[in-house]
Amino acid sequence: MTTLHLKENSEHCPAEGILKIISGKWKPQIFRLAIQGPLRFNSLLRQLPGSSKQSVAVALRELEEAGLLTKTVVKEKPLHIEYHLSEKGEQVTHIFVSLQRFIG
Amino acid sequence: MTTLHLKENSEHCPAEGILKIISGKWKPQIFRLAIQGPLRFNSLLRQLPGSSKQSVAVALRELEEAGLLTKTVVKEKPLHIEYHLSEKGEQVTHIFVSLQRFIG
DNA sequence: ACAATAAGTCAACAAAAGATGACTACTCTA
DNA sequence: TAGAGTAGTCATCTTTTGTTGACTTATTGT
Repeated sequence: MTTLHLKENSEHCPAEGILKIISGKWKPQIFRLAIQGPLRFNSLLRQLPGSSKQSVAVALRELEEAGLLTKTVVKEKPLHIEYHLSEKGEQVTHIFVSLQRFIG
Repeated sequence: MTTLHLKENSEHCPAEGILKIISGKWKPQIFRLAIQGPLRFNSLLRQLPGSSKQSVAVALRELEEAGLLTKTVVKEKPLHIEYHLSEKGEQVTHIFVSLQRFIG
């Protein structure tokens, strides 16, 4: 999969880049679950019936690269990885609430 | 059969619907141009190099069905059709500005 | 030692989204 | 009355996105 990068070129349409980052089959649900608490890969897969490792992995990677999720290795037992909403990521969820209020 | 045993996680995600409506290859640009004034089909095609009649037509139809654009027949010469941002549509553009300010 | 869990990657296939070019139907101008 | 402009539709092709199932590497529980 290609990595997402905001093109400086499309200065004339700022919404394009961010919309590309937050759209995708599973990303809205990932945000919703991330609000409730830290995400873990296999658990997330089980919470998204019909999804695939591939697309969940790609979604998590893209959201992390965009700075909306942070990935941390938790050195407890069992050793595992957690994805948390970053500050930016929380802003996005607030905007989702606005969208819902005005439009939905 | 489909009724029982729905997805564990179908606490329906409100952002999902609206995100589906506003995402697509040309929709962000269509919003940007709609802010500047009423849209017309052929003119829009010329303003979106690389786009196709098909996808522009589909985008306009979906945005209209979602109540973000209004379609009006202008009975002047030449007889033509105009797409305007609705109140909802304007709210969406404001949210794009927020996205850009917080995230971009 | 062995199986299970955690977090993935990869190649192949399928489904969805978008592009292309032909065609329709109506209006307007010369 | 012919040609250009308006706003599309439709079938077909290509590109992008997502799914499937096999495989990997390290950690943990019995």
